[in-house]
Amino acid sequence: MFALPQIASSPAVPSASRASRASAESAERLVSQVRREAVAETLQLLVRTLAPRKGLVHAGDMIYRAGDPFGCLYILNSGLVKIVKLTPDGREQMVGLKFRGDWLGFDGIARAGYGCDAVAMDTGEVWAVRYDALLVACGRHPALLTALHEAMSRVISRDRDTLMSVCTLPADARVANFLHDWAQSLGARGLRTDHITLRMTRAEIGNYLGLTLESVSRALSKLAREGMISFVEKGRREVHIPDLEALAGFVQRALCVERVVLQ
Amino acid sequence: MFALPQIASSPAVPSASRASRASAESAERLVSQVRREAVAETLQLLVRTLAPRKGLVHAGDMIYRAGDPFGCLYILNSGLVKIVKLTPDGREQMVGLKFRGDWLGFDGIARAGYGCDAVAMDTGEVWAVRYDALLVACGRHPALLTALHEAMSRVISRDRDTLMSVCTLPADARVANFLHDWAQSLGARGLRTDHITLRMTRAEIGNYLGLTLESVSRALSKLAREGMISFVEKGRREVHIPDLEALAGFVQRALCVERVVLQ
DNA sequence: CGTTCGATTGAGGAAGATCAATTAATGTGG
DNA sequence: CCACATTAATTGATCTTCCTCAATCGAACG
Repeated sequence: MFALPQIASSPAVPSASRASRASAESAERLVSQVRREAVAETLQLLVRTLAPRKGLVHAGDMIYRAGDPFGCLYILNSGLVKIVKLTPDGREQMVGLKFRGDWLGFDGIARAGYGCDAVAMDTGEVWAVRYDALLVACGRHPALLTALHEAMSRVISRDRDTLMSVCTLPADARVANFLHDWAQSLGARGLRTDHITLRMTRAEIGNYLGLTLESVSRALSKLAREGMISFVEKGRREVHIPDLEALAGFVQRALCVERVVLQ
Repeated sequence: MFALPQIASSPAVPSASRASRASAESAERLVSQVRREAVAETLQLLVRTLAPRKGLVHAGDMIYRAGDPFGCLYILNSGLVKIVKLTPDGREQMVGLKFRGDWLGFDGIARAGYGCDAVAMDTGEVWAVRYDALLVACGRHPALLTALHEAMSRVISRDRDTLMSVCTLPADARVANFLHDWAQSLGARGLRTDHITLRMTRAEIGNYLGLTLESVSRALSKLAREGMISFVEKGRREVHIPDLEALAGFVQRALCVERVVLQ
């Protein structure tokens, strides 16, 4: 028998709990430190236990399509993949961006078919794992089950962060936050966080963030003017970020000053 | 050895695939039919295999808080729960809404602590399951593991739908879509879809949808004027939906006419 | 019966979308 | 290799949507 301290307790006690919230933030930072090794370890674990089928993809290749019958989960060993949903009227909406170590296709488990398209944005290597085989292997290797659950959990956390960004941030900050998340994702994988190669057009970024391509362009120009980012010469898709913390500060400032939405 | 037909195929072939997309829509409808029994069955399965600790909650009770150490997953047997994230500056942002049969706390698995608050919005019964005990039980009962994975998968799908709604729909349609989703969730649980008791203020709805309370109020008034919904007398929190399909149509129309965002 | 909280509705203003023109980069055929 | 076509990005000028501010109304509560 175990205790359930939170359940059936008295109604919200905001004053007492505010202080403890700050720890959640620092814990979050810790997680991304831990993951730096975890990503590689999980990939190794997969190789050892499942010998996944490896496939090479190029920009524009579809890894799976919405409506395809579900059978496999995919793990990105390298490259960049966007997750795209088709609106009923045929328009596209990007709903996710995947990096090395990320899993793809979780949305197919419950519906027995994928809910989105997964499109490669760059040359990369994708590993395919049959879901039924994975479950069998999880029985033998508990660490594999842990890795699977953590991957799903991380998707859920990340999606919520994205939703919050879209709901609360003004255009400038939304773009800044997008760049910051991207850089942080690179950092969590042991890569440099001061340089991003955007493998997408302004229109695609805007689509992801719920903005027009002009708004994205203006936001990027403003961020460049303020020195938060700079473009490496010849081509505006290579972004240099001199100070990641400063970029995070830009996002925070927008939160405090702008958009109140509740109350 | 198995085939990977999608991988390393030629770049996107939009024209050929458009037709097959429609089937994804009808499949989606099928899923919600199936779930009508699935929700109850899964709950029974949990009772049989784990004897979860049951707790009663009232409106305002916290089931867990952001930052609390992760230990349990929670399953909602009845009632209504909102998932709330705290912004770094102390403001709240609602990022999810949970109904009977929904699981809570998945975001805690990867971070070892919950990332959000879960707050009851109504009297209800919440079952708590220790995550470690659940994993052990999953070893004995494969159906339990399936149920767990489907629950996580559904959260991922649903979150993406929410993101898409926020990114693509204008205020009116966003509110209409919110009501439609709610009614559909009720339908998937065998309840009537023509009546919703909103257990939240306009401010809370607006917070969830990225709108102000005034915009929500205006949208509801407009929907009522156009006959898409009506308020049952005395109190504007009981919404009657005469025709759910018509409401879906309202959302679709907004998609086609309005906001292009990409291209 | 007055107070409080939530909802509605209107008027003005600001953020961002739309439209349009220009510039920059990439690709193509001669 | 260069003129030309094509696509992406930038920037400016309007216009629309939705936010903000404010007043009013209704319902619930003590």
